[in-house]
Amino acid sequence: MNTLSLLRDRFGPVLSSLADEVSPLLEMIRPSQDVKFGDYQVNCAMPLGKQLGLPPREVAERLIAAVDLADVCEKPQIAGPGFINLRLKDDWLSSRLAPGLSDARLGIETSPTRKVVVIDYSSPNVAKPMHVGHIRSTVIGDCLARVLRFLGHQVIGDNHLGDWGTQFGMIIYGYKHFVDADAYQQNPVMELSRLYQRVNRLCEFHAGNARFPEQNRKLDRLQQQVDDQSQICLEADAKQKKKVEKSLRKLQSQLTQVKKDRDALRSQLAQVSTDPKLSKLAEEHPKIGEAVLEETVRLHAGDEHSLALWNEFLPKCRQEIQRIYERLDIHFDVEYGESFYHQQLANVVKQFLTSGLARESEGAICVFLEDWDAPMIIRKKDGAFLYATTDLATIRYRMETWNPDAMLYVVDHRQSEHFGKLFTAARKWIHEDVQFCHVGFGTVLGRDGRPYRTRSGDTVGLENLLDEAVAKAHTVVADNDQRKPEPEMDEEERMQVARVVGHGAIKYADLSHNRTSDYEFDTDKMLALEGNTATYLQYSYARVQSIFRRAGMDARREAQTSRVFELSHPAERALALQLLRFGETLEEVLVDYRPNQLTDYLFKLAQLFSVFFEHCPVLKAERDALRESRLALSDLTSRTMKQGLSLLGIGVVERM
RNA sequence: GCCCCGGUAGCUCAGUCGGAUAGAGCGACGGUUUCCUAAACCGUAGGUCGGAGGUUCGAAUCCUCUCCGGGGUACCA
Repeated sequence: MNTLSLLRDRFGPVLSSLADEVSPLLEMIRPSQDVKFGDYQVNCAMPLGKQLGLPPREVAERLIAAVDLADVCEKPQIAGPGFINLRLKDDWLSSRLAPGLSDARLGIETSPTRKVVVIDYSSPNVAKPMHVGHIRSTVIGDCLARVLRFLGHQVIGDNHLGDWGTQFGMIIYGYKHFVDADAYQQNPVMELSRLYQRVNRLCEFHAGNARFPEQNRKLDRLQQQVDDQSQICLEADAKQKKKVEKSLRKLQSQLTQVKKDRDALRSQLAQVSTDPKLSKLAEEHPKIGEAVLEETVRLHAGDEHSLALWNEFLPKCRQEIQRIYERLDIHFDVEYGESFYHQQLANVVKQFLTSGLARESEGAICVFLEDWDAPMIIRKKDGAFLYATTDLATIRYRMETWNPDAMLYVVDHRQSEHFGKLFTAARKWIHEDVQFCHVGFGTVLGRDGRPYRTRSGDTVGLENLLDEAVAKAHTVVADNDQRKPEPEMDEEERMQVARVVGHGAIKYADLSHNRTSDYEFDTDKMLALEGNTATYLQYSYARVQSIFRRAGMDARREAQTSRVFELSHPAERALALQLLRFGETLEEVLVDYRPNQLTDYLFKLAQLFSVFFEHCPVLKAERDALRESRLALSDLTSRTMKQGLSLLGIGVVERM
């Protein structure tokens, strides 16, 4: 049991004799924010005092008198209005830490309640190369899967691939009209990707062209409104003026926005129209948008030729994506894409209709739900199904196959409305006791605060980014090694280190932000390889390994049989306490599915280790017992670091 | 129009269902290396937590109003 739970257990009976609702009070026992307030603090005397009509400090006195903590803590201190500060006894800390030394799991127990959890993550569109936008879902989902598994839960990681949508209509259309047979022969995936991009571009060009006049009209209309309001503003009296000014401001901001949109559209259109080759193609394929949809419909209807092409393309596309997963050490238990469910969709709609959950409206089959104005559409008026339909079928399949306790969807937070509707509709439909959770996350932004793109407006390929990270890491690794009196690594090892460091940097940058906020993707900062980065953590690991290289493996084995830690130096004690909190932290990660709890923990651990490393010589400790204790702390630190990083999906190296 | 999310140090971000003097990294400035990896460590400067009210022992956190930014909003995913 972790320390926090243990403390809560001790306070539980005492509190239940004083109040009816103990669990919110127990929540108020937490790690102290500042060492001067002890290791843990109990904050419930204040609200309890209010409840009982007693001075909080008196309540605190009573709590201390009643609770049995003699074996765990020094004498509790009451501070301020009624805070109870707890400081763990050194020998208790030591006795809690020791079992981790001889345990591969570092003494972390598995959860008493074993849950079955489906995690839906990554889920890219297989027709396009993966880009930076895919990284968050992939990395966050992978981390959650690892943490859940480590704590003993059964996880089904499902990559819900987009392998059946319009994108395949585009590829098929592209293949029929634009394929370069030689290029396809040589590198099919690259050629398919080119085809996708070309068709997509032409579709967007025609759609944009159709929209352009309306954009201009909208702009004129707004301009007119602004002019009118300005006029009114001039004539208005003081009272009216404020109101008019406000609406004028609003109109003006709308105007700039629309202007920006229009200009963006114009330059996008110009890219095609000024390119003789592309503009000729655009001319030759005026109805490409509709044609692509027709290709998609043909595929979905089971047209033999379309299916044959799809069957030819799909493995190639998946192989391409697989390469990136291998590189990032990402693995799934199943990869049932959208295509896996397509035969079940008609039945899903039928069930919704017969059960009265859905009805026809404006030609579409809709599920109307109380909390939303717009319905969830499960079949379009042209008869096609939507991702809502697939998602419903997926939920049913997962319930029937694994009967999970929870289903997590690691998906962009912009889709929160979709999931709100989906979960509500699914609950009405399947009546099963399952927890649905949309684990949303923010957008990856560029340095300009806009979604991360290249200068020409394209999304940035993930693979290039990884290459860049590894290349930069390699430079740093080589420079550093070169600077040593005697360089240690050959080229192969440098390359290996660069891969671990480079990939780690990218994953860590993502995981260390609170997942709900947008974050700025800055390769320079991420690859600065200092400060709060994966590199700093990997470095602290390598430093410990260096101690053991010098001390010899026997020293490590010996240290792992230690029973007593000496924690007289503040740096030793702080490190010991942090080591003991690993288990708490992992539980904490799962409360709101927030990997940054774990990165924060590891960063703090690395910082505390650095301080320890500075102030507490290990190999040259003045006494044998102290040396052994410090070796034991070092061993725990390195294995906690390695385990923690591994739960983030990040590797370590023995030296760097 | 309606709904959701955000605004914290020069920059990028943490901040636990309200808790003590609001933290970290980067950047700036100053210091530390005959000593286990200086990819490190120590110190200094830097804040009306967007604004105004309210709730209470106590608010960055909860409520109301408001300003600014982003996103979503009937047949794309």
